[in-house]
Amino acid sequence: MNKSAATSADVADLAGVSQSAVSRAFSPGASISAKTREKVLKAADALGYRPNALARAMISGRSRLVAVLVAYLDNQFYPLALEQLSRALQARGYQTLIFMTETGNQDVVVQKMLQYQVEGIIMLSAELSSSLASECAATGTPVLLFNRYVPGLPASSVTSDNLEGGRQVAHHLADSGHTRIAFIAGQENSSTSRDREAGFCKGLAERGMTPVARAVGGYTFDGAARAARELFAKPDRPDSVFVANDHMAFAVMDVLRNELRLRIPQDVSVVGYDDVPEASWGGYDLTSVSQNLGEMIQATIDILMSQIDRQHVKRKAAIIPARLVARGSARMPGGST
Amino acid sequence: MNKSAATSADVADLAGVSQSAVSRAFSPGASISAKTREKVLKAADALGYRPNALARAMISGRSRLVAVLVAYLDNQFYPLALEQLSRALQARGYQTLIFMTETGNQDVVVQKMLQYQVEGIIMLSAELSSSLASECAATGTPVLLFNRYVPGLPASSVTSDNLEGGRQVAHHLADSGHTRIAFIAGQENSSTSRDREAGFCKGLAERGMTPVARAVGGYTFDGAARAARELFAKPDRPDSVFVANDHMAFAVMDVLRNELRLRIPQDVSVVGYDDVPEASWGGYDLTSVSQNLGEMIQATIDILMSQIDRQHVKRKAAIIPARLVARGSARMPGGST
DNA sequence: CTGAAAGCGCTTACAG
DNA sequence: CTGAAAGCGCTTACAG
Repeated sequence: MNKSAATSADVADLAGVSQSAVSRAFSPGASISAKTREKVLKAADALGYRPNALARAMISGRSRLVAVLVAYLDNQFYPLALEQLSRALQARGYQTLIFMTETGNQDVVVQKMLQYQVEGIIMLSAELSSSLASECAATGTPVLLFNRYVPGLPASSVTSDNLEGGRQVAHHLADSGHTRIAFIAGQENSSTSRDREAGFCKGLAERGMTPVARAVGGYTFDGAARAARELFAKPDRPDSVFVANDHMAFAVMDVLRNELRLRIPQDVSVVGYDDVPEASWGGYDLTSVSQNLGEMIQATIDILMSQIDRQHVKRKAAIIPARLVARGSARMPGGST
Repeated sequence: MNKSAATSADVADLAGVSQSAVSRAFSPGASISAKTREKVLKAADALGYRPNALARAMISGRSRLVAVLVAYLDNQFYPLALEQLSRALQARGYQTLIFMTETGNQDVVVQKMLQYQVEGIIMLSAELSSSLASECAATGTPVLLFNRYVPGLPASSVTSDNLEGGRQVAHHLADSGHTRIAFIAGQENSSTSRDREAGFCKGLAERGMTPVARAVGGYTFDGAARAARELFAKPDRPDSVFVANDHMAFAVMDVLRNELRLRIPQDVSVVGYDDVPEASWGGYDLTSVSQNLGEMIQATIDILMSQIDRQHVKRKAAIIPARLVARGSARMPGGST
């Protein structure tokens, strides 16, 4: 669509060399003399030549494109992941093709990805059906689930240690004298919610306790608000709650403070998960579990690149350590607050 | 990189037609009989054929790719814009190639975009130098500045009516009995900050007032916190402040409430701009100016598509109405709060 | 090191 | 409506 962008043939003409020579001048490591390269570069500069990445992709069979499939970006964890993912990919010479999905059109979207010959697919806050996973596998395109895990699928995954994170939350709350501890789940079918809950229950069991109540927030702001009302608008309310992610925890805190007039943490302690930037803002000061985004990104890139380079063909699952960050929204062990 | 993906020639062989016929079967509107199309589709299905979008882009000269250049995603306004932009583009048959920039490497990044033959470029939270703008113009690639405006450049732009938005804030504060009104700027060289301030000063002037103080936050959380300390940690402090965007306003509120122990809005009124989701959260309940993201996206797509289709070659600047959303962080006109 | 040639997988005039 | 052929702009064996 360029008005008439210069091609390698144009450059070759001006430089008085073959078209192959021009190509070599732009391929690091190609066998070309310094003299020839210089001539080419000068001519290219004069013409404003830019190699056509699409043509290169076609002939070399390597698009240098990675697709990121995103369902939503309103939970701040995902934009930050996308930003860092994209930067890391760029640094490795790959470009990021972003696809937004909504329940229903996933199939169409994955077809588009494959049509663009992407070399890998990263699923961010998005589901992956098993049929799509095997379709990608059939084309040899590696798929990686970020912050999600699905046992049976031919897809790699990177998650934080949700089991251990949930366990730490349980200990934090139990050791601070809470006796009526509740849980608010995210999406019931997501591995993060299930694992965080499982670890949480395990941790409580280690203190001889069990959750006194449970509700489902579905990882949405409104869903979490409803769950909070369900759990706290009755006489024998919990004295603390672990919410499966920060995004929901903010909604829960809003309901507790502004609708139910409960004080945090004096009346109710709240703990979230993700440690998104807002968690440390003064308006919430939310105790949370930090996912170590940097390491998750690093693991993602490492796994994907090795799969693209065919060093690992098998799927791989990385689990990154998580750690609790204690703030003011939950009473502390040993403390009087 | 596919193990050996079926090509149109493979499908042609199986279907017993020419390769051109296969191509036609996948081009809406191409002249092909229903019978032939059916044969082709059946064969394609059997082979798991998927047209190669890169090859199509090469030969047709239309990549169906739009680049979005992003500087940062920590101000929630931008991820939401990116999400909606990407969905709108997808709906129009375009894919989004995302590029992260940081001051310095912008040149490299734009070169990459052009190499991928993108049909248009959208700048999100990113600067555009005039040399890059004219380079894009030279290739005939339309550039659109989202939420930014640079007079001299050969680039379209979509912004909210920042002048009018700032003016409304001035009236809101002046009419609520505030007498010492301050302003915290974003980046001094950004049109959004300048226009919001200009409108703000105009609105105050219409009430016979001028700002009593001014500081610069640079659109960052920490910068805004510093600006707040600068403005409010002295005896004769302002009784209200307009902060050039919500992201900074949250930091300002944190400093006012948690460091300086001032009550909002009783001691100080705070107003932001953007009306990001967090503004309506209970922890801040921030009075803000809503940018009408939906209309901004719509205008962006309309302008870009018409430029891509060569209906408009000239740059175009859309200004979308903005409106103040009054919440609890600022005392209201006529009210006792 | 260098050039001529083949070919990546398509679309699209051009004839029929 | 249909097919043979040209060509998009590159990379990469293959000879020299």
